[in-house]
Amino acid sequence: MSSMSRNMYVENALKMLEASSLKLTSQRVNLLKILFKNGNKHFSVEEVYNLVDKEGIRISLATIYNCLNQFTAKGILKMVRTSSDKVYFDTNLTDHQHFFCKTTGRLTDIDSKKIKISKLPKIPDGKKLKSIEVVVNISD
Amino acid sequence: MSSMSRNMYVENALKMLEASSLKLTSQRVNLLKILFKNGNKHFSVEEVYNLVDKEGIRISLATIYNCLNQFTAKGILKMVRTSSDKVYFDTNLTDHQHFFCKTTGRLTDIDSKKIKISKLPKIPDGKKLKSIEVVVNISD
DNA sequence: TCTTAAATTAGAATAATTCTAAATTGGAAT
DNA sequence: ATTCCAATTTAGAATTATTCTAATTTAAGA
Repeated sequence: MSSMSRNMYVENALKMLEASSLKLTSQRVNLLKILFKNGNKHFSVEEVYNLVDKEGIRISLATIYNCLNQFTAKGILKMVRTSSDKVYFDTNLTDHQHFFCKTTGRLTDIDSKKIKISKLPKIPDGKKLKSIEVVVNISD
Repeated sequence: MSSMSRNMYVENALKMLEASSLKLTSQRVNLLKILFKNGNKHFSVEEVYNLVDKEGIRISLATIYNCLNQFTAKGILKMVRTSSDKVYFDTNLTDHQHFFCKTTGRLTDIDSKKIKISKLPKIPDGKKLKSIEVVVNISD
């Protein structure tokens, strides 16, 4: 038994990176290890930058932006917008929605089984449905 | 009969301004007249700034930001966030949701009768529900 | 090992928004 | 009507989040 335990979240994310057309750079691999280490989490770019720094790794802010955007484009991350002015990145790739606490600025997952939209309007002519985003705003 | 027809949207907005603790400045009155002239509409700050200019009225960008934010705080306007990086202001104060077209960047109302959330998760302990925002993302 | 397109980087640039501090003004009190 | 003052407006600076630029480095295929 190795001293390094396997982490399925990280392994799966790395597998998706390999399957993508993106090169396997140290920056990308390190980012995915940090982001997926503890499973489903939400991060602002600033938080990612600080976490990377805390690990003693140096990745430029431009690269962090580039990578997070590329990961999102490749489906390795999800982007979440709330009434906050910051964008959040979400490692939970399953279908789900969010609580957003206006007091703390914290984002929490809502499992898709816990919320149901039973009626949807007709999509306007010539348009197609891309996604439905629900944010349940809460406060203290 | 006066040459100036009455506009209920504008009149109602002005009534709300009067009922608020905000002073009745020419900037605020002119803004409400322009915003509510055609009923339910969505505006980015930039669009408001240009509309004001087109009317031959001079209001600084700082004041436009101030007023739109104050109107929102007083419930005279709603603020809408989408996957766009811009904030939109909405003159439709009734309970409703939005289509957001990723291709055109245009926001469209969804009447609350046309969408229904039949199941909601339990609000986390100690928190209270503020609002539920649904954005139905579409594209061409 | 060579090659080269892709990636990374520092720092500049941009975009949206807020702040600052000085001048102006609405409206209450006289 | 006049005075007064906190609220408002303003220009421009500052801030914040993000993207761009152009030079350097690197992954990975030939």
